[in-house]
Amino acid sequence: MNGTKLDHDEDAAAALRQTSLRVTKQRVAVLEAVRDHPHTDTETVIRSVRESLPAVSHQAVYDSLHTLTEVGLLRCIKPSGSVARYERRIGDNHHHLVCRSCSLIVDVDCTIGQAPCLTPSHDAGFVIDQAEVTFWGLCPDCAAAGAQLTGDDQFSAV
Amino acid sequence: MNGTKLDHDEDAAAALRQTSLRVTKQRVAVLEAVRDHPHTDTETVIRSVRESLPAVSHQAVYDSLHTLTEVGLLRCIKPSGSVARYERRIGDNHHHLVCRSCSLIVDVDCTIGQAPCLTPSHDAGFVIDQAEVTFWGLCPDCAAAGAQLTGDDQFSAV
DNA sequence: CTGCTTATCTTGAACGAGTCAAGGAAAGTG
DNA sequence: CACTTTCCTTGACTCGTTCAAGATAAGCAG
Repeated sequence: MNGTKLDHDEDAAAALRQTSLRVTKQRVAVLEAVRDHPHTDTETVIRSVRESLPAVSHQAVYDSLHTLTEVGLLRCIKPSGSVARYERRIGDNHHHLVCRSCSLIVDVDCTIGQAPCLTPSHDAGFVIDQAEVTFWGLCPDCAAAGAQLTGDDQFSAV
Repeated sequence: MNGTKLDHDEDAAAALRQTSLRVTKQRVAVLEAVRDHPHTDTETVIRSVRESLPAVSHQAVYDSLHTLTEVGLLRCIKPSGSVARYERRIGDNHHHLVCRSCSLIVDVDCTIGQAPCLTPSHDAGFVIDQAEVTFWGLCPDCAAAGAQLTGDDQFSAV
């Protein structure tokens, strides 16, 4: 466990060193937290990070998430109605399944190819670099529980 | 012009009558505003509505947009980093092109079929009802102007 | 190893889109 | 026309996020 933790730390630190960013314990912890809990929101990342670094400020986490996203170590997703969520899987152009009832987010591999993976019928002259696909529906549990969806879920979902 | 305006009003009123909603001038004006300015945010809708109804409260507009979306007369989209935007084209499962530089949003017809129009490779047991596709890139103007995109645009775009 | 420079973090205030709640207005009904 | 219920106005408020100033520490040169 400790070895694993250290490996993770080292891995995170190595990833940071490959950028021009300074390797700080806050950033390593943030990278760790997102790896361990994919699709988590900032609030949860803050809680995770505070398990090992009780004194981190929320601002440090916000800053780290932004910076790490900028340099491409993290990816930020914001499904409609959701706060920002982060994930470590980057560069593979995968997509997401989102449950309208419980907000569960699941990765779906993109079988079409690399970004943008789809091309619109008319591109209106745009230079397109990414096709972001979000599948909306009910997760197995919510579907089984017969979750009733109202139009309002368009606002409250996720 | 006046005839056109009245026609629009009548059309909007008719749409409202087909629901169980009361036909109020605020709702008619909101429906009008969104039809005339697709992909507008709430702030802009408020301004548009106040041209004919100077005294509407922002809450009335927020409520109307929500209610009209619930009954299916409007569709709400929220590209990453953007506030809520509304459009009148509904039920045709079209998608959007979003400019990372100037936030311009353009409709793209879905040529694949009706919702969900795409099926993921593995659905993880989800019951999927919609595939929301957002194409990101640069609009013709921004591409021509050689807009430089930084990683930061992931946050500031739209 | 030490000191320096500059990126990063802490602290705490502030912002903006959106929501909540109470009471008054007006749409639809009989 | 009066009544009921939905809808609107008013104004306070929340929450995720950002801004700004000063303190801290990472990386580097010596």
